Amino acid sequence: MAEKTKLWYLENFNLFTGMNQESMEDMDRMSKMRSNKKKEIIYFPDERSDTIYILKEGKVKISRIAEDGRTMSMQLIGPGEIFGEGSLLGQEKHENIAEVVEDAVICTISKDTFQEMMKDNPSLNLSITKFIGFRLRTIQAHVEDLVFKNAQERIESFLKRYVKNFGKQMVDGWMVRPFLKHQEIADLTATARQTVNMVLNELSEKGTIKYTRRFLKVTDTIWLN
Amino acid sequence: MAEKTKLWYLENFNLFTGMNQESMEDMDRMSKMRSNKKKEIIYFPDERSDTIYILKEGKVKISRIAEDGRTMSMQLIGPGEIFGEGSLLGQEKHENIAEVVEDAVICTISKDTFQEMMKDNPSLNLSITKFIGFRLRTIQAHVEDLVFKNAQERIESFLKRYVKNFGKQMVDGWMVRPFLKHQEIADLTATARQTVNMVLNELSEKGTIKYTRRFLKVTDTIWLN
DNA sequence: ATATTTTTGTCAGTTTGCTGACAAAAGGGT
DNA sequence: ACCCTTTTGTCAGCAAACTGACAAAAATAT
Repeated sequence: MAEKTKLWYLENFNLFTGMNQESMEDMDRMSKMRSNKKKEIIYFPDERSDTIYILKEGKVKISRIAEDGRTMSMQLIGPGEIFGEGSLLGQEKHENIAEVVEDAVICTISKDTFQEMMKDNPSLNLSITKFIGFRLRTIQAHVEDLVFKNAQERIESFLKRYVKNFGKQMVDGWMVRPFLKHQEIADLTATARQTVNMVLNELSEKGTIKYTRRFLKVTDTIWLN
Repeated sequence: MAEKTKLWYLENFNLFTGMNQESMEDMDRMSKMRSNKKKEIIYFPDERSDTIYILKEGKVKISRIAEDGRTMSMQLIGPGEIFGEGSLLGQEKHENIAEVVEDAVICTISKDTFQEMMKDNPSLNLSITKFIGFRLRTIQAHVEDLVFKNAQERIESFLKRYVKNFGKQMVDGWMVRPFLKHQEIADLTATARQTVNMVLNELSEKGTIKYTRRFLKVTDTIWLN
């Protein structure tokens, strides 16, 4: 069991700001905490979609696999985000795979319970509505990138988002630990792994970034903005 | 003013099934009806997003334009669908262009009014929630097509959806009127107009479809399924 | 510690479909 | 009806980036 309690997470994530203490404790009582290791699958396509997942720590990728085995990832979920939100939106079965990219702590709560809490908590309802809007805008932006940007541009955009979303600002740039495998970046940007490798090396040779498998550091903050 | 009253549309579209008569009349009173000609713009990017649009007749495409003038369309909205739903989801400005593809009749209602109606009508709330879910799934499927299907496959998939969504089954196949310009199909499938033309001609030579600018007819219903 | 597996780095050939171009057909305006 | 504009049909050349391959480095398993 993680060191931090469920209640700690509920109280410290923005989605739940504004909920009264009693509702917070209700949700605490009705939810479960689980840990998953890298590579573990949270849900597969065609499984019943009746649970809301709140990611506390780690990262989860949401992907689809074609019949010939090719993979594409639509989202990289980070701490504080929910996933499996299709169940709130009338979807009875999952269409995607949710897979752990970095050891995760996840709070789960049944869809029905969550919907009751949304009904009883206008601020939660508003938070979730905005979150769904954010999700819709994110995937629309993904479509735009796929259509208008070439492979290099997509990879660079992804790297910028990755370090800003998951990293920290340091004296000499931005740092994020850990980094991702090249194939994972390729799946998230609809490119080939070799292209990812090429872009990383070019940026590295230009001094824009520094990277190993364990970290990505962006030293050129002008490139970042 | 269109022949059919606003109330007729409200009563005959699935999104509003289950609303009581009083609420239906409230919505009728608080909404406005407008007609737009082909090519007219309903909203531009960066405009305030404070209205819900209910398409009664015609078709509307939702698009983005890159800085170099390239266009891509994310959705083709048909009768009975709402658009501009971002305003319900916390989005204050539009990010897309909504443009009329086929002369349209549109019912507009302010976001705030619509949200009040949703609050007072659980069945409307549920309908809209499911509609948003449908919208999210539709755009996820679009991403999947962009990544996994080649240009020809995307065009063929689009044609199948187009005729099924907007056409009618006849004795000798399916018929939809009117058809679309090749550039419009190209924008909706992220392909070049010349490729659309090539695919249409191949299908036509094989006897799978018959088309002019005014209609698309699918004679090979095996291809359609 | 060693062996095996996975990931990264590099490269050349191939493929998809875009791009640019032009002519013919169709549609719209006067 | 005529003229102009837009759309469709066709084609060849070009380019982006994928694919397949192999070796080296790193991670994992025993």
